[in-house]
Amino acid sequence: MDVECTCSALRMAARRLSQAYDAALAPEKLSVSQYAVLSNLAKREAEGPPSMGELAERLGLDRTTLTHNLRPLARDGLVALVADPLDGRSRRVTLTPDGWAKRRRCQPLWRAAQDHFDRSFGTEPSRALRDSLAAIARHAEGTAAPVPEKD
Amino acid sequence: MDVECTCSALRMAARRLSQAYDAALAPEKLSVSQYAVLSNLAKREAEGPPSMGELAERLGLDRTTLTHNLRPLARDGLVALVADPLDGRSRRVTLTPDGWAKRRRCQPLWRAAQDHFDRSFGTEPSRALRDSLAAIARHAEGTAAPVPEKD
DNA sequence: TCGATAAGGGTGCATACACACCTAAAGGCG
DNA sequence: CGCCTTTAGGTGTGTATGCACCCTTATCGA
Repeated sequence: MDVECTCSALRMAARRLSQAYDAALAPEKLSVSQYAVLSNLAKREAEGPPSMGELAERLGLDRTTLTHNLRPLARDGLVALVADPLDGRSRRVTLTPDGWAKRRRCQPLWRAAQDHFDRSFGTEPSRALRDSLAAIARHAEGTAAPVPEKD
Repeated sequence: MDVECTCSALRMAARRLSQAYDAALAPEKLSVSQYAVLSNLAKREAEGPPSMGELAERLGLDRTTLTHNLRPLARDGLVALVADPLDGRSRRVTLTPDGWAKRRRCQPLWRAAQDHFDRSFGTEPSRALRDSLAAIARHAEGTAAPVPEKD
């Protein structure tokens, strides 16, 4: 694996690790991607239900990707989209009771996967890695589009 | 971005960085994922055309994912699948002349993206990151499936 | 030689992801 | 108030990804 492309290395690692986490969450038939949505909504419940745009921002997802990703979750009754009474354009995303229950059941499964990774990779290196990855996600934010430059 | 899930952090970083690399490759209408395929085939040409399974292994991809991913490349005439004369089951993947040309045109675009990343993240940290990611990809290899355990 | 098993691949399906483009509602201004 | 611009989202399309399941060809033992 003499991958010299950082992006490809990142994608490869993400694929592999996703498979491990997905396997851990398999008993609840939830993907790590879906777990991330439920978990984010749960952890930041105190701030009130986020709009689509806010949630997409938090998850580092394209706004339209979130629209697509929420479809199976809404179909299964884990999340619900409610119209904002103050802004007819905005739709706020909430966890349903089933969504809360699912998240509670999945958390130990996720924890097991995370612990398993930390044990083999090292807890401290793992934390450092997350920091690096967060920095990349934050920094590459505007890198893709070199500013439209209208006129 | 207080992501505590290593897998989600990895996926998020991969999404963002992919957007940056994709933007760099946009003039040639090639994704970084597709570039990785062409580049891998080109760099290891001396070993002779790999079978589907071998190439999937190299790329850290599921075998069936590679089947799907090769479709647009084959459609556009960048790669070709040739039957193995010694094994009727095996199909070997080769770069076509167009594939070679495309790879040559894309290389400087990829290089620019990689250099841009290295400048902001640091060349040495970048190399260390690739090593860590390669280790994760290699190690998480069998983690997902805990061995079938037949009977 | 033949039948069972293993190995190499492909298909169908569902989710994940983002871009181009569209719609509708909100805000601002004459 | 009516018009224009901005803003929040959705849709359609195409690639990316992997699992369950299927087919075909090798391989090997009786």
